[in-house]
Amino acid sequence: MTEQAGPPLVAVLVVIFTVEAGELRVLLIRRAAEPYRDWWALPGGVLQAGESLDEAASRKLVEETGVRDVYLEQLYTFGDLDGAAPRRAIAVTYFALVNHERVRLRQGGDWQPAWFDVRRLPPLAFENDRVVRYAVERLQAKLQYTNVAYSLLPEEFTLTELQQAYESILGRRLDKRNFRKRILSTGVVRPTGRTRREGAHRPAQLYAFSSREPVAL
Amino acid sequence: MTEQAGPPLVAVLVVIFTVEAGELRVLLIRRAAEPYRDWWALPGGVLQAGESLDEAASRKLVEETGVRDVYLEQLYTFGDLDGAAPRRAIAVTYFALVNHERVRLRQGGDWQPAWFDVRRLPPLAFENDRVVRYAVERLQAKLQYTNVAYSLLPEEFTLTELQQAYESILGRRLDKRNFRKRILSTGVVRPTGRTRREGAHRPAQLYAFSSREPVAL
DNA sequence: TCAAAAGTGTTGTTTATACACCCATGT
DNA sequence: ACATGGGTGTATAAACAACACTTTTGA
Repeated sequence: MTEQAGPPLVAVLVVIFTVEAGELRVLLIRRAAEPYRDWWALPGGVLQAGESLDEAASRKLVEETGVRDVYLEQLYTFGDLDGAAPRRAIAVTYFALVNHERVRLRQGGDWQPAWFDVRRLPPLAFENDRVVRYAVERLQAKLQYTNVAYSLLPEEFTLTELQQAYESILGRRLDKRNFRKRILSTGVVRPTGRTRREGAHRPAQLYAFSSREPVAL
Repeated sequence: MTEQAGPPLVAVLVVIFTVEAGELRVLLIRRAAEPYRDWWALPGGVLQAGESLDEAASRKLVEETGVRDVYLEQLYTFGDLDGAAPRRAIAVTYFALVNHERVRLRQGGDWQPAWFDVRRLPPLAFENDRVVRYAVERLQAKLQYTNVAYSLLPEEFTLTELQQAYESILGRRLDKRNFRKRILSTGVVRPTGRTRREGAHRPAQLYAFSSREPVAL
């Protein structure tokens, strides 16, 4: 609790989002060490020598999920998340968007990662809930004027799947006709020509993102 | 030039903007120490013990300009601005908006602060030009959907002055009628009832910002 | 009376919203 | 034949962009 001398540590935290079963989910790990032992927290760690901030965030992402080349963006730098920490730390936070089908959660070790619905988070260590809330706001905003959703979906998908991803993130239902009109008019997706049959109904057209790099509209 | 061990330093840099004579200007200081001795750079310094990031940014702002209680927002954290630095540093950057009439630039000392047109910057130390460019983009975006301009103008001002501030920041001319319609419809400013006579033409109505706190529209 | 900046409306275009039915398929 | 999700169009309102003249004043 007492303030300690020495330069502050630089920690990197990553809010890893995915969409599954109509929920926007975030990856948390269970802390094995004090303080906040056994509490849930965002994956992260201390910046290592010779490593850029982006590299540190990318490394944490790969360690926890095995995925790389996904959307990853710096979120904010918090200087005051360390209420109960033994030493002053600066937290440079990032958020990432991953397709849950590509994720292989790290097994074993002291920490057990798991997905949580962002609307039903457990109590989090180090005020990490502030970071998650801010990340959700930023993601909701970015969804409106960028193609970031490419990082949540597989190569091919139906427009209904895309709409469900948007609805999960925004936390509200969207009108099907307006959604399709808007998405198609921006040209962020293109039809692949293939279709998918599943169940007793008309097959769905499949689409792909025109670009799998971040693009602002 | 060689990488040195030890935890990275945390530096705080502040991009201080003002609008004057139709130009968007940024405050730079001339470095007195190596590396980049005699080059221009953004005001900043190392985070001090017991100081939050926001406090450090606010302190730098007061040191250089004497102003407080202005718009100040965290911009981005750069981990790679230290090409020629003797020791690894993380730069947490902020931007601030000040009314130049309230500024009293710090005199004497080793560094001499001065205002520069953001479109005609001298070569800057530590790739600080990247920080300025990013700050300009962010400011241009914020101008569209917030009232941040309150921090650039005096208590009372004419709509023409407000429009000129917008034009200086955006780098393009705006239509007078559309500008006034838009600004007045948002309710961010209110007429004070007073007018200002200056020169051989019709006096201008004076306005004030409804709120001098940041507000999103 | 002239020069200078203040002030003011209309029209067309684009963008966003609300809303309901037919289509193709599997069982 | 029926249940299921896929797919489509139109009408209204709101936001934005283009554009020119009159007003009030000081000299």
